[in-house]
Formats: sequence, structure tokens, C-alpha cells
Amino acid sequence: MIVEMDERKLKILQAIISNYMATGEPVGSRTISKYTDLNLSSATIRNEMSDLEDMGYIIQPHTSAGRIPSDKGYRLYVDTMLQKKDREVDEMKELLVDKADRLENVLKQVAKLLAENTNYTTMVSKPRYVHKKVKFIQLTLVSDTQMLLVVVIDGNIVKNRFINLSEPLEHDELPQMNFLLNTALNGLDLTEINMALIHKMKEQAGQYSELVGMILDEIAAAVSEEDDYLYTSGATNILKYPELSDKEMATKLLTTFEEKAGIGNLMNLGSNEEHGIQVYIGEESNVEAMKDCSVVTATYQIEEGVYGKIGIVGPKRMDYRKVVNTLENTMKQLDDIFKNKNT
Amino acid sequence: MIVEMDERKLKILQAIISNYMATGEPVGSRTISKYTDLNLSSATIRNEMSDLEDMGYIIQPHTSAGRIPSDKGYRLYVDTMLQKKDREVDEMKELLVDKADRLENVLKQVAKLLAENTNYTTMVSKPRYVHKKVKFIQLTLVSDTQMLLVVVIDGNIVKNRFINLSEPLEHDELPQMNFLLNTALNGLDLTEINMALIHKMKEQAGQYSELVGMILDEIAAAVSEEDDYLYTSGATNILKYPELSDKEMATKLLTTFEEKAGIGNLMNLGSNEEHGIQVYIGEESNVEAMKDCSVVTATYQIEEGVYGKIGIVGPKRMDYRKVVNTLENTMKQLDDIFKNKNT
DNA sequence: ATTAGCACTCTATCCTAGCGAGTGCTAACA
DNA sequence: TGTTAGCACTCGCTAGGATAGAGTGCTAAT
Repeated sequence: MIVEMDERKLKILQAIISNYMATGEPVGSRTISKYTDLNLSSATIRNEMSDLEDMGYIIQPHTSAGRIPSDKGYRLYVDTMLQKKDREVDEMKELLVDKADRLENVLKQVAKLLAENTNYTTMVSKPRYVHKKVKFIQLTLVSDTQMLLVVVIDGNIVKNRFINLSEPLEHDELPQMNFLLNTALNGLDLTEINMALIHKMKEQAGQYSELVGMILDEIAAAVSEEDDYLYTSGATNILKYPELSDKEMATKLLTTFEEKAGIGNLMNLGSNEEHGIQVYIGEESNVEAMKDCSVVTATYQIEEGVYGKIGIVGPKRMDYRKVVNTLENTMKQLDDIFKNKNT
Repeated sequence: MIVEMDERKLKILQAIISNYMATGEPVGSRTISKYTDLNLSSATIRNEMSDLEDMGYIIQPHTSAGRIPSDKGYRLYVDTMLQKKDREVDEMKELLVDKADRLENVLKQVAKLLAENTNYTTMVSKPRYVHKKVKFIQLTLVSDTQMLLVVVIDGNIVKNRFINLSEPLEHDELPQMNFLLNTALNGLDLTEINMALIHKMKEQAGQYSELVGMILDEIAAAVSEEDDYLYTSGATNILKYPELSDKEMATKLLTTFEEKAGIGNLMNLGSNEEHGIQVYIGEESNVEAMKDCSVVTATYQIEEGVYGKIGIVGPKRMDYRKVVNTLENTMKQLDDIFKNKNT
């Protein structure tokens, strides 16, 4: 016989989840009967719980224990119960933007604040410009045998490279080279710099053709270079939750945080993925080490078309409401910061 | 009555330490009597052990257990027994220097390799140039209202800053400014750029005096900016050692690694400190979280007068010989790398 | 449909006894 | 005098068993 979900079951489920979130212990029928306004006896609750278990929303760790929410249960909770967004005032401190005028610092600071505020672990991915366009190129002589190459790409990211010369340049060669490079490459991204173009440029460079080849290589390297784009903060917070802090689990998680391995899918923006807040419960995150965790991610926008992600990792019984709220607030604050920066 | 240290006691102490290092368990008299070539009965060993305990080299965790080395014991071990440097061939793989042409990447890679090789945690500090001298300054217009400031300082460290202009510059102003800045500041470090100099420069700049002020501020900020100068790798390795992996201890250690707090003294070069390899046992490191660990540090040299440090953190029973050997080898390899780079 | 009651299950905790590793001391021995 | 065998003793660790308590499922009464 198939049991249907009804209002009362939902209330009971919610009660179980809230209680389990607070305590981390399995919750029994008597607890529910006492601490809800349903005015039902524990026996009735038991029947309902039995149903809820059949439906897959809750689990019994062992026969004589209470129930804990299953992934499916959490999912329902997140999907439905979180809808009634009761926006509480969030006590998160104002971001200290004073000195943090550089994107990287802002993000690191955000990660730290979030970790401190939530007591979970925070991951932040720097925004990645998918097609990075060259905005500006400049070569300068630093010494007789060394040039400094400065490349500015989309998002005012600056890359520097030193190039060693085998022999000194002639005096007027540098401005010409700069002109050549800028006119030829400005506004292009890596995929647009093709063999034909390279060939043409080398031709124009005449006797310096070889040098131009080298320089182009360096530019390509500089542009495609990815520095660490993922920060974590508060990794040790997971040790606060007994269900995550046994040796094996903790090692896996901490190693994942340290090496940032296998969380690419989670923290990179898929092409046509929804922006906004996402909740991954248990195995939904597709990260082996996080199969007993939940992850909440939010997408922030730096400028049109340029996104990054913030993720919060905690136990499945994490305080979803708080985390979602906090993330929403953070997003707003980040928006403000980025808008101010662009004016 | 005062007991003197003699050859035999030393041998026994060594046996205790080696054995404890291998197993992590307290070692008893019988073990020593069986597994050494001393041909002594356990009773004799017991007497000697009793002496060694009186002398403070070993400790009994509880009455009916074997002995473990004390900090003093380890210290003696490190100081004397390690002298006979039996250089084993080190199986450490060749550093992959191919792509890692940038200092930062080399160091990160070294940290990772060391952590993997030793199964301890590695910390690496970037070299810090104490008096950073300005080598080269350049301003360029990126757009009508934005300049890019490039500052190269000692060690070919490049800093970039954007400066927003309230109104467009006159066309020939930029080269002049560049000339002014370079002639005035080249070869100076921050302490040498004083009020008098600044005043003089502002005067020379005439109508752009205010702008020059701004630029100087940015230069100061760029030069004095310290980015993260400490990496760690293999932090989770400490969880492999039972004596360090109980919750409290592990949390403290991992937090220290994550936040890099309180290890400045250890990883920064004191003014007149010895270069070379240093071993800190237990509280010797003066890092609260590491009072049950040992730390081995080595100083590497990038160029004349510019040093950084590599530190390896493990349990007190770490394999000092291996760690010291590995570090020595690593130092040699780093030397090679840096020498090749400078040619 | 709800509930009271009861038998049952299973975990967690506490206690105990006993084992075993290891010690310190004493007395005998070379 | 240094070494060793022997022995009583200490004490942590483990296994086993008893008990409490939380929680369940089922049944029968309301």
C-alpha cells in the first residue's frame, strides 16, 4: 500500500529535521510528541514516523534508536520548507573593504568571514574569464639583456614576464615592436591568435622575427596561465561536528580542501547552469569526500558575464536557513562592492 | 649520587629512541635486551634505564609501561648520534623544473614533494627582501582615465597597480613623469624615500604635483605590500600519527597551518641566526600548537643576502636522519636551480 | 483515527576479573 | 663490583556480563 504525504507528516518531518540539526542525535517519537504543537501521542507519531521511513524521508541508524533525516528528507526540507523565506536580520559584520581594494583580498576576506560566521568551511572560486581578451601589451627594457613584458587582459588582470635577450636591441626597435603587438593583438582572445596571424606578424618583424615568436609564446603563456583560483577558509571547522570528525572522514575532507582536488565541477560554473543559490545534499555534490556533507553554493557576478562561486561545506544537518540567508546577504554586499569599483 | 653518561647508556638510549620512532609505542627493557648486540639481560637494561630516567633522557608514561624519549633525549640524539652523517642515497625524485620557471611555483612544488616524501607537513617561506630597492618604474596609459603603474623591485618582483585619473593627461606629460620617477627613485628603498625627496619631486612636477603625490603613495603601497609568503603542504599528514591526531591537538595544529598564525618566528630568518639546518624539539620551537611536535628547518639562498626557509613538522619521533638528509639534498637542488636561473 | 500499554531490541555504560607487559628490588653469582 | 635470575607488584587494557534506558512495533481499547 502506498502512503501519501500530508500536512501532518510534513510537520513531523520538519520537527525531526530541526531537532536533529540542533542536536546531531537521532530523534525519537516521544521528543516530537512533546515539543511540537500537534498534540499527538508518541504512539501516533511512531506510526507516522514508520510511514515516513517507508517513504524514504528518514532513516533508523539501528533498531532501538530514533530517526535521522535521509538525503531525500533534507532535500524535501530544502526544497519546500525553505521556501517561506523568513528573512532574519543577519548579524554578519560589514565587510571591511577599506584596504581590500584588490579582488583577491576581498574574496579571501569574504571566505574568512563566512567561515567564522557559519562555523562551516568556505570555498571561494575566483572568477574566470572564459575568453580572455588582450587589452594592452607593453614591452620595456629593464636592462641590456632583459625585457619586461606586461600584458593586461580582461578584468584588468595584469601579467608580468621577463624575457631574456641574447643580444641587445637596437634603440628604436622597442617602440615599433610595442606598436606592432598592440595593433595586432588588441581585443583578441587566445583562440583568435592563429597561425596565419602569427606568421604575418613574424614577417612584419623582419630580422626580429625570432624574437617576436618568443614574445608571442610568452604572451600565450601569460594569458592562459591560471593561478590558484580556489581558496578555502575554516577547513578545521569540520572537526567541530562529530559525524565528520572521525579520522578517516576528516582526513579525506581536509585533504580535499588542501589539494582542491575533485571539486572543480562543483565550484566551476557550468555553461548553462542556474545562477543563484544551489544546495547539494550528500552525494548530490558528486564529490566523493563530501558524501556525508552538504554544500551550498552561490554565484556572484563581477561584471557582465563574469562569474565566480562561493561554497559552504558542512554536515548534512547544517543550518540551511542561516547559510542560505548569509550567502544571499553576502552576494548583495559583493554586488555593491563590485558596482562601486566600476564607477 | 650522580650518574655519569657512558658508552653503554648511550647505546641503550639510541636503541630506545630508534625503537620508539619505528613503533610509536613505549619500549621495555626486554625488547632492548633482545634486539641489540649488547648481550645484556633485561635486568641490566632495567638498571641502566632507571639511570637514564633519573638523568632525564627518558620518561615513563605510567608505572607499568616502557620508556619513551624525553625532549632532552631527542635533543641528545639529534646533537650527537646524528653527527655520524651516514649519507644514504636519497630516493627523492628529481624536481620537475620544466615549467616551473617562476619562483613561487618552484617553492610550492618543493613543499609538495617534501611532504609526499617524508609523510610530514612542510612549510615553505618565500624569501623576503629586507630592504627592497626600486629597480624600475613605469607608468602607462591604459585608457583615458586609467594608468597602469608597474614597479620592479629587487629580485625581479613585479608589482602592478591601476591609478584612476580625474582628468586626462596632456600628451607629453607621461614620459616626463616616467623620467622623473625613475631618476629620482631608482636604487632607493622605502626608508630612503623621505619627506624632503617627496617634496622636491612634487615641486618639479608643477601642476601635476597632486598626481605625483598619489603615484608615490601607490608606489609605497606596492613596494611594502606583502603577499602570502608562507605555504604549507601535506597538513593532513599529521593525522597519520596517533600521538598528534587526537581531536584537540589536530585542530590546533591544522588551524595553525591554515592560518599560518604564530609561526613567524620559526619561519622568518632572525637577523644573526645560523643558516643551515636547525632542529626544534617540542617546546623549543616556541609554537604553542607544536609543543608535541618537532620541527626541522633549513635555510635556502636565492641570491646573495636573500634567504628563505623550509620547515618540516612531524611528531617528536620523526625520522630525523631522513628529514635532515632530505632537506640537505633539497637545498642542493634548489641551489642548482637558482644558479641556473641567474646565468 | 488515536492512544495507552507492553514486550522486545539494541546501544551505551559501568563494573569486574584477568591478562600481560613492564618495573624495581633482592639475592645469588662470576 | 657488575651482571643476572627470580619474584612480587603495578597498572593499563580487554573481554565479558549485567543493567539501564531510549526507542520501537504491535495489540487492544477508546
